Formats: sequence, structure tokens, C-alpha cells
Amino acid sequence: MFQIDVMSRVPVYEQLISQIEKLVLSGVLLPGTPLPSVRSLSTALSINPNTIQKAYSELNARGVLSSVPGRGAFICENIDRFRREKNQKKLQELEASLLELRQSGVAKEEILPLISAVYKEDAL
Amino acid sequence: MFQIDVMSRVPVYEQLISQIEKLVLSGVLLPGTPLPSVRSLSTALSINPNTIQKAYSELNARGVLSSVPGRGAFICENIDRFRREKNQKKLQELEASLLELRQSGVAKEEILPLISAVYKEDAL
DNA sequence: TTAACTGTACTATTTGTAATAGTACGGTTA
DNA sequence: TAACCGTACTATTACAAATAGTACAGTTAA
Repeated sequence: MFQIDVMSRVPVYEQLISQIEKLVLSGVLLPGTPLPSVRSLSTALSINPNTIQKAYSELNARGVLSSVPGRGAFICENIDRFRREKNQKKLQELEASLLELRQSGVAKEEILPLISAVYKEDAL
Repeated sequence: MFQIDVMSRVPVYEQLISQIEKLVLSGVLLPGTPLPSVRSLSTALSINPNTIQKAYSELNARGVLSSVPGRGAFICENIDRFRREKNQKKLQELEASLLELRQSGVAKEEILPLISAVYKEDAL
């Protein structure tokens, strides 16, 4: 279900957060969808339960998950707020990258084709 | 000359690398330009000389600096190779960001205005 | 020549964070 | 009641960043 690289410089709990957020943003995980329990995911990924819990705890704080003691962890019902905020943040980061590229002397004409290519109507 | 945040999660030597690379890419630091010595920059930034050296060493490996024992550290004479490779890498990262945005349901029409804004003819 | 600089190399130590290990508590479900 | 759930807590290990100190060889200018 998830790909974790324990050798990566990116902490395991952050890898987990990123992957769950991506599944939420792309619409694969819908509101109310149950996630694997801390313990089951721990054994499935061969990762300490505390590491899983740290990721889940952070996802609760970010409004992605809604964990209930005794029941489990579920995708937050009003996930749209998170999606809006995340997309806005990504657009700001994109703008920063564009500014860097312009400052490095990269012309507009080298960038526009990328957008056309990404937004072709092929299947994803 | 440089802004270092010792509280940041990004290592100090990486902050230094990023800032020097940015000055090179934007054309502020030209080939042959001498950089502060390891020791002087160490005292100026209140950072251990070993940390500065680690950054300089990495910049030598990347083809940004050319350090000469006894003389000092200078911007590499053929810096264009580095600039080309760096810009190409940035464009690849931009493409990855664009793919993420599309996958998150962000429309092309929200991105194009950003490019227009960034590439206006105002002074930087 | 000498003094003061330069980059470089090396070991030891401290510090912070990620990750692990183990235990425990209370709520939920079949 | 038994088996699961999230949560909390302490202790420990592991690793990388950063610091501290020393040393060596090359360069430069007085």
C-alpha cells in the first residue's frame, strides 16, 4: 500500500505523511475511508508503531485524518479545506521556482512547453 | 553577505551551498571572483570553520568553486557547465510539480497567469 | 626570510532528531 | 469477554550535523 525507503534522508513518518496526502489530493482516498490501524500498518511495513502513530498524529493536526480511540483512523469528512490550502501552497512554491528560473536566465519559452505537455489530454 | 539560520532544519552547510549557487546562477558572482576564506567567513558568520569547509568542498565537487591551497577559493572559470546542468535540473523539478498540481485537480488556467506575472518586464 | 595568511585533513566530542523498544490506559466491537 | 483500536509515556539506540582543537603544506607580502 505504501512505499517506504528506510535508507532515505527523509524521515519515515514524513514519507508516510506525503504518500497519504497525495492519495487524498488525487481523490483515491475519499472522506470516511478507513486507514490501516497503527499496529497493522506497523507490522505490514516492518516499522515501529510509534513511527506510524507520529505520522497519523500529524495528519490529524493537518486536518487530513480523523482518528477515534477504539475505532480507527479515517479520512477527514471535510477534506476540501485541506485540499484548497494545499493546492494554494503548491502554487506559491511553483511561483517561487519560476522566479528562481527567471533569475537564472531561463526564458519563458523554455517553460511554456512543459505546461502544454503536462496538460495534454492523455490518461494519467 | 550570507543569511544563515542555525535553527533551521536545513543544515548550515547546505544553506551556504544554496546561497552561493544562487549568486552564481544569477550572475552576481562571476568566474574568478574570490570568496571569503574559510576562517574569515567562519568568524563573520560565527560558524565553525569545519562547517564552512564542508560547504566549500562540496561546491568544488559540483564545479562551482575552484579552491587552491594557500591562495583561496574562487568561482570556477567554466561555470557555464554548472549553470546548464542546474537549470535543466530545475526544469525537471518544475515538471514534477506541474504533474502533482494536475493530479490534484488544479487547472491549467490557474498556472498560466503565474508565469505571465513572473515574466513581466519589471525590474527584479 | 619570516610572519600571516590560505586550503586541507584528521580525531574527538556534543547535540538534536529519528527510530526503536516496551509498557500501560481507556474506548470500541463482535 | 476477548480482541482490537488510538493514545501516552519513558528509556534507549542510531545517526548526522555541528563544534572543538590540532596539525600540515602551499602562498603571499613585508
